[in-house]
Amino acid sequence: RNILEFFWNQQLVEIYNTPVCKSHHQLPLARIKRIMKSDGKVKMISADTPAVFSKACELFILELTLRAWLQTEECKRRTLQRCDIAMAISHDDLLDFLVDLVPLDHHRNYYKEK
Amino acid sequence: HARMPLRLEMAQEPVYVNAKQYQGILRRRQARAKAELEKKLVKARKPYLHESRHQHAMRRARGTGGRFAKKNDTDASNHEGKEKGTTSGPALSSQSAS
Amino acid sequence: MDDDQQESMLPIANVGRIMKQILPQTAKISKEAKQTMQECSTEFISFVTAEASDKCHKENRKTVNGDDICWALRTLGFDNYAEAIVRYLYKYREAERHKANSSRDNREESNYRVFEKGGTSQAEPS
DNA sequence: ACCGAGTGCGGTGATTGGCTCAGAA
DNA sequence: TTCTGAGCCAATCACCGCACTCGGT
Repeated sequence: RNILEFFWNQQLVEIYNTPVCKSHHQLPLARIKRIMKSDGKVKMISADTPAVFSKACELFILELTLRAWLQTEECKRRTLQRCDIAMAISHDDLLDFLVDLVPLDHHRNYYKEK
Repeated sequence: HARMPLRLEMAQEPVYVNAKQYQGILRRRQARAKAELEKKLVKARKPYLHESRHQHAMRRARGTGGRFAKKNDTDASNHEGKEKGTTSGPALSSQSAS
Repeated sequence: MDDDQQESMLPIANVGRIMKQILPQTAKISKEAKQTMQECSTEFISFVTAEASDKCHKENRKTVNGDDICWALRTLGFDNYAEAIVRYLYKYREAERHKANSSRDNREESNYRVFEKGGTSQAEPS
């Protein structure tokens, strides 16, 4: 919706205005590389790829969190929960690739760790 | 706009997904199945990740409210109990207001 | 054999910190939500990487690079990400060229360098 | 020439639990 | 209303980044 359009404009501007060297990486590049390597078909990874994924992942977390928060507000809550993320995933087909990982679980959640 | 019917793992009723991602979802599914098989990975979350860090947290000094306190050295020898608030936290009201 | 799933995911503290950045500062986040976002962001990397890797294999290339990631993002429908990342990539490569040039100059000149306080501030307006 | 995997070495921030009351229920 | 569970704090140490070598293109 328009809040998300504002989000993306904000991110574009921020990338544009951020001084070239002043990139604080929010995520460890070595861990990103390990995740990529855990796919056996991946052989070699260029040096810029983890940095690019660090930024992409950051954007992904920000956007999904924002979409989930909209669900949180809709339920008039102040705490973002797992079901908010599940709802956000089911409301946008860009997030269809997560259907296996986060089932909507409209049913009673019998799967809980302790 | 295009959507593809995807056989969901434990349901007989297919769910329709973004056609751009359909092949990728299938690829990832078999990749995860293979990884789970050869690594015997179970999807259980440990209560903590490292034993040493767990022990560290358990034996650390704590202020009021169960918070971690600064490593104020064990005041065994030095005289004068002159401190602002002893080992307790500085303020009593920590949890934010509404 | 004792490879744990959690150690091959992004650190949960980093994920939680990023999540807090777009929420109102009074907002709270459940532990389950942080764990779920940790799993989702890790899957995001694997998902996009698999698409990029597949393309590289078809083109008989061994190395996955930043452009492949951009292409994969577009192919999978993440056009907003691709646009942002292509800008980021441009800046990243430009910065690295400058870094390489300056280090080469330093070596060739073999003269004394002035140590300046703070970071490297050779920023140039775009 | 150039570029990435592998290795080793410091430096450092992610990991971590008990108490309290937001806030989920 | 009842009562669950998230934020809060900072010290250790697993791991991240970086420099280096080696082998491939």
